[in-house]
Amino acid sequence: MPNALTRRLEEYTPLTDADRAELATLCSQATRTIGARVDLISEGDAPPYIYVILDGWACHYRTLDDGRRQIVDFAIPGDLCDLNLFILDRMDHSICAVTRLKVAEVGREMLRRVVTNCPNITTALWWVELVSKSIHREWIVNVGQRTARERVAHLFCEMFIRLESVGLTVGFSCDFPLTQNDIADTTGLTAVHVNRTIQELRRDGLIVLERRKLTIPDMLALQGAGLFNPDYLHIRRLKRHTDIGREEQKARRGPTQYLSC
Amino acid sequence: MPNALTRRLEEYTPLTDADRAELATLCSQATRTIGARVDLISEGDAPPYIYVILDGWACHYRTLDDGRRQIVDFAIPGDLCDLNLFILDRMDHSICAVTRLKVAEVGREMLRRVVTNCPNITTALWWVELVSKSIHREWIVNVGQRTARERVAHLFCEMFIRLESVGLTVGFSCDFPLTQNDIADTTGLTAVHVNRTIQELRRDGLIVLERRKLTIPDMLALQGAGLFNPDYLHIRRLKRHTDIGREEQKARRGPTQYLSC
DNA sequence: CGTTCAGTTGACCATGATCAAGAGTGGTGG
DNA sequence: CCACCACTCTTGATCATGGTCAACTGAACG
Repeated sequence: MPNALTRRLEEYTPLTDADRAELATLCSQATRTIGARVDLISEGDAPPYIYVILDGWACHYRTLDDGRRQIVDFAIPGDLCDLNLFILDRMDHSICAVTRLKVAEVGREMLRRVVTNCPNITTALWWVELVSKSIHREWIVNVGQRTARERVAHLFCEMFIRLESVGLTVGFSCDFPLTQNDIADTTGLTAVHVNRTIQELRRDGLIVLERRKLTIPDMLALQGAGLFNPDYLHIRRLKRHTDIGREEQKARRGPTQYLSC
Repeated sequence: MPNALTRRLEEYTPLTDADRAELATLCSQATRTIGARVDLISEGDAPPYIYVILDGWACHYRTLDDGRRQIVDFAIPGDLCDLNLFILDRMDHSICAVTRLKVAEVGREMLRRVVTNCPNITTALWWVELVSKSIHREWIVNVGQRTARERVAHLFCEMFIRLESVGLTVGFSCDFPLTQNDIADTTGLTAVHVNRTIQELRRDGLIVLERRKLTIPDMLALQGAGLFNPDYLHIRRLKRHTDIGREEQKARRGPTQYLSC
């Protein structure tokens, strides 16, 4: 079974055996374990390594001076944080372990070697970077336009599909280690309101969430509730339920209407 | 006087005369003019070119099926939209001219030539890409955590400083072509509320905004009102007022406090 | 077992949304 | 050059989504 990074990159480009070997070394060279709720990198630090998430969840966040915290992305196995290494001087945000975390540390030289020798991998890294930017855009839409119910439903959809794309779901279920407080800081809501929203989604049979385990009995219905369209994730081979989902979704509510700007 | 792209990239890396010449060709090869409020590229299109903004403002936006629109970034002279060209198959958002727009179209081959021949430029392009991602993160914070007043003040700060960094400000003033509707779609507020918020900022002497012209009499005060910290823009040589601004700002409110996560 | 943290519930409140109508302003064509 | 039309801005009245505050429950872990 390939590691998560390989799996992730192959989502985009076919890799050669040499590429796969390179990635395997990359991920096994210098691994490290970080305790839950510990910062991996803090805002203002000079980024020392690129971290590849091997196991567990991390979150990227920024805080305002008065303590308000906004989570701006999650990193799950196969994700990188961050390619800033070569370019930007200081981290403009922090990265924190959500769960106990296993990461591979990739240094400057090693990354440079890969970039020089493996064009497939380089392209795939670009792809990961652009997809993560697209996810940022979607999150702006999420907090800017969607209602509380839509935001929370959307988050569940996104994380489920991202986990699925690296093989971390079982049927309709996956691990979901976020507290309601985390979800609040992600969606720009308060924990109290997140609690009420989740109960509503539960009541409507859209999700089952207990003991950090998420089950989505009807993916299509949840996508509808979250106005979720997986296109922005740029995943090549979407699993059946999501593909069919889009078509049915459109059929259900008639032709898509877009503003002409 | 150098074109905006050169000016922008030199913000990050020193360029050679050869680099500058290359950029000059790049921007003069195939230019095009687009009318105000016309889409440059629409969601779902295969990106045909990279556009370099030479004059005017554009906006990146996504719409929900029910018509809600969220602007996710602005592009001003010197900005690129988008490096997706080589990597992603389809546009996941649209780009629309805010004003009458002058752009340079850069095709696949030409970009490839530059990337192969001019390492300085390539690095600078990476930098632009990562900065724009950092701006996305800040926008998530903006709509997720800030109040209406803070959001609007923050937007004015950001755009002013971005314009300043490409030489498009005169003293404390700059062009500001956004309608209150645009600002609403940017900040996740309604146009009515944006109107009231702007009036409040005007009353407090923080901005002068009339006939699409913005003046910021006291940058420091406006930054305070928007909880604005320019670090995320990764601009090397910030103008005096903002540099001093940060120090004074900290002095004014005591030592910065960050959550430990 | 006790302590801590996540989740839950209720009462009340406020920021910002909605709806509606009117005043400027600018662009276009006759 | 003027008249009209469309769009942007403005204002007022009312409403609702989601925030705040506070107290309590339950599970996990040492």
